[in-house]
Amino acid sequence: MAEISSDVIRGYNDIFILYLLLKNPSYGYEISKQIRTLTEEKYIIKETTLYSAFTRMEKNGFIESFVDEDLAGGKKRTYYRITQAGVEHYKAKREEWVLTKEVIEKFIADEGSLL
Amino acid sequence: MAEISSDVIRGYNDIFILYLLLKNPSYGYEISKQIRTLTEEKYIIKETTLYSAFTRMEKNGFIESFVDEDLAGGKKRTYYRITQAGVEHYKAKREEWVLTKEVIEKFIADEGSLL
DNA sequence: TGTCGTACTACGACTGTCGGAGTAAATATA
DNA sequence: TATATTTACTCCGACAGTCGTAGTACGACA
Repeated sequence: MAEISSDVIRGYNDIFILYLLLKNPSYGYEISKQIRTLTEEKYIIKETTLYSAFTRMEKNGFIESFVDEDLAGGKKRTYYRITQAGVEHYKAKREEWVLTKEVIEKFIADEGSLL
Repeated sequence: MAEISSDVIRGYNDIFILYLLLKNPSYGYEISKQIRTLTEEKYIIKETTLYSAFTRMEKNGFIESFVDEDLAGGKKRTYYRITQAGVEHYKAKREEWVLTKEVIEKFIADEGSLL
């Protein structure tokens, strides 16, 4: 069965994360689970990819973090919320997607021409 | 206006090239022009990207090269043709595209939810 | 004479992703 | 009670596709 390669998905992890943050602030583990369930296990983001995307996007001003220090056992959890710049970035990426899809589909042959 | 970033297109250059080679053997400069015109200038592949894709795909057995030595001025031109493995690779990538598109579109919000 | 188009090659840098390892507490299972 | 799994991360180095820059060389056109 076809699998989604990281080259293909590269550049979309950002919009996956931003899309989920549009609804609620959230944190790594939850985002990861949401991506998995929303795609029906078709795409499972790697932990390292996810957390490095957080760092990168925070540096770029697309998201902001805040820490919940009051978890059971004195544990912490780092939440992220989307910024206005993040919303704009998401919108731009969404437009880019429309264009990209158009371009790619010009190179998708139908079954007949493959025989 | 939206531009297509290399991260987004990454992983598709192979299928652009293979798609064109499905019809005829061809060479770098021509492939480049065909991509440009077919996408109405929306995507212009960089020379270095194109030629390194050739090398990579030949190494992977997806394409084969042959040289035309009889050009005017004693010049040469390297042509590429797709192999059976290349056709299979193309088919697999095409299936992957269907899946990828499905996945990505789950993260594309409609305008309303962005206000 | 000089620029543009054709047709490449070489080299090094960049960046997102990934594999592997490590940490540590809470909860579920045996 | 002992062990495995889940939760929630961090750090490090490697990989690979893309890209910027530069260089080569011939022909056609102005």
